[in-house]
Amino acid sequence: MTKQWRCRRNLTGKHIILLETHTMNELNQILQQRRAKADDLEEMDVLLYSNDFKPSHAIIDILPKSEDLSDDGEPEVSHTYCVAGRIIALRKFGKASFLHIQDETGKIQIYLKRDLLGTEIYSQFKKWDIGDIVGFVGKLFKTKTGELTVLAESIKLITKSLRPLPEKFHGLTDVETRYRQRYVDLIVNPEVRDTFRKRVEVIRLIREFLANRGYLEVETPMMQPVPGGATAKPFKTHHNALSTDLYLRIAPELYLKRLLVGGFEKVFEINRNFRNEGLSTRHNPEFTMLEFYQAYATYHDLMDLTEEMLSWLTEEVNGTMEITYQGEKVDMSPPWKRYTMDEALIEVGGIDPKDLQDPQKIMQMAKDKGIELEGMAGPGKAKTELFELLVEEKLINPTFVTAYPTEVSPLARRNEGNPDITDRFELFITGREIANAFSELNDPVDQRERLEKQIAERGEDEEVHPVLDEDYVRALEYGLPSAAGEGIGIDRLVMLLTDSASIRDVILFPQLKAEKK
RNA sequence: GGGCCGUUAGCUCAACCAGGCAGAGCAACUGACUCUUAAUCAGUAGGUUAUAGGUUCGAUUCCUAUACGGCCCA
Repeated sequence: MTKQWRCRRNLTGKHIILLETHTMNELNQILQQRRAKADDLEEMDVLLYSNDFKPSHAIIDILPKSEDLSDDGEPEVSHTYCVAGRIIALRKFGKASFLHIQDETGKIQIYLKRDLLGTEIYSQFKKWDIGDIVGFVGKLFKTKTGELTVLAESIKLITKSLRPLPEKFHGLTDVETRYRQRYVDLIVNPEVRDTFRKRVEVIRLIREFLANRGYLEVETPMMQPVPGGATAKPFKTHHNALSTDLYLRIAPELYLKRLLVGGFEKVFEINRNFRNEGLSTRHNPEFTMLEFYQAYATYHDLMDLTEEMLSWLTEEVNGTMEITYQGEKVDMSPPWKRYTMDEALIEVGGIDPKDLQDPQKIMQMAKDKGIELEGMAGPGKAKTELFELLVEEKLINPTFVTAYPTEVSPLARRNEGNPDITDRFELFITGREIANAFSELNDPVDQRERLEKQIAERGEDEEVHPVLDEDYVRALEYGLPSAAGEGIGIDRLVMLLTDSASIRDVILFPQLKAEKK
């Protein structure tokens, strides 16, 4: 015991030397005061970081006991509770104090009286600060204002905090600090905790929904020798032992379809994709994607499935299908509007149906709208650009758009009645693309040609030269069953369901530039 | 990548337009206070005004560059 004590004193001594030598100028007055209080507590034989306090109840489980209590201010003597949490508010009087502690489930008030605890313990308590993690044993009572409160019979310091928490009234609003020090954000902003709980719930419910329909959750490589399944710049890395370059995946698509070749008929994966591109309120370099594939299904089947899944999910998570996103009302209840791209251009974009029949007119309209079309771009590309410009942002309620031009859909199956369009849909909500799906191309000859064309079209200036995924074509040669597949960006879906303006509000630790010194 | 805006005490913000001692609330410290809850009362301390230059007798303020962040656009 004595030995251990001496050891701790030495550690403390060491800390003070460090503090005095090279961190002194970084440490402001507040940090020094906190350190001094910690030292005072050690002088009183109080462990700063104890490890033997076991809460008997989560705070949320105590709160309902309020109903059983009388209003006479007398404690309920039949039960003793052990609660632990972080001090988030502290009101000290001379010989008594109120404080609020917060655990993962809620917050509760604690009342301390010197008469009850004794002078020695109460003087230890006086060295506590907002931010400390502490435990109490005591009975429940109601204050004269009717608030359920723990009357502390014994107290325990669990973790001493050496840094001050942000101000209680305004909280922490500086977005940079909120993202860089998410732990502080989570401590002081309850709505942030709610957002991330909701995110967890969304992912859990999607798993449940798909598993209930016989989908198998799989994991495919994040590190791929040939990055495919999308057009995006990949991150490059190197495997030393294999002496080969690898790429962080931009999409799992080609591996999931290999699994359909292998005989799994319904598969899905929820995992990270990585794209080496710019950052914005809608783009984080790593983001979470749901992709699912189903043999013998068409894109029509997936429209039905998507409508059912997302409307159900909205109801489960928000308790209603009528939600608000950034001040705009969105009705998620089915059935959802379904347009072909041409119909959307006519009905929403206000384009003359006759003009859509004429490829020259389409190209001209695009140019008139200021759309720059690069060398090989044809009417399909022009039409898609017109759609993005004139229609997309107007699709507030969930809307499926089908019949995408083949020119912009290299992995989708051609429509049997019209080779210029594909059996594909995208889902738009609040003007944003939420899902992208199609009946899969499974003709290996056609696939090879389209991939080769795609590679040829991509410039020499690309940092990563696109390579044809020969193994994927080989897999198709064994035979991919007719199938449909879909991708849903989880981050953007969570943004919608939590009314978050930025993708950084739904990613716990978003990518930021290095912190300035 | 481009345009606009921002960066002041631990936190939330003033002062800047029109250059002249950098302030407040909360948090902190000292004291009082045994049912408070944005506790109260009295007092105290806390700043390389993001960084580096420039203009000026004098710069938080005006100018330039840089860093980081936000919004919009690509």
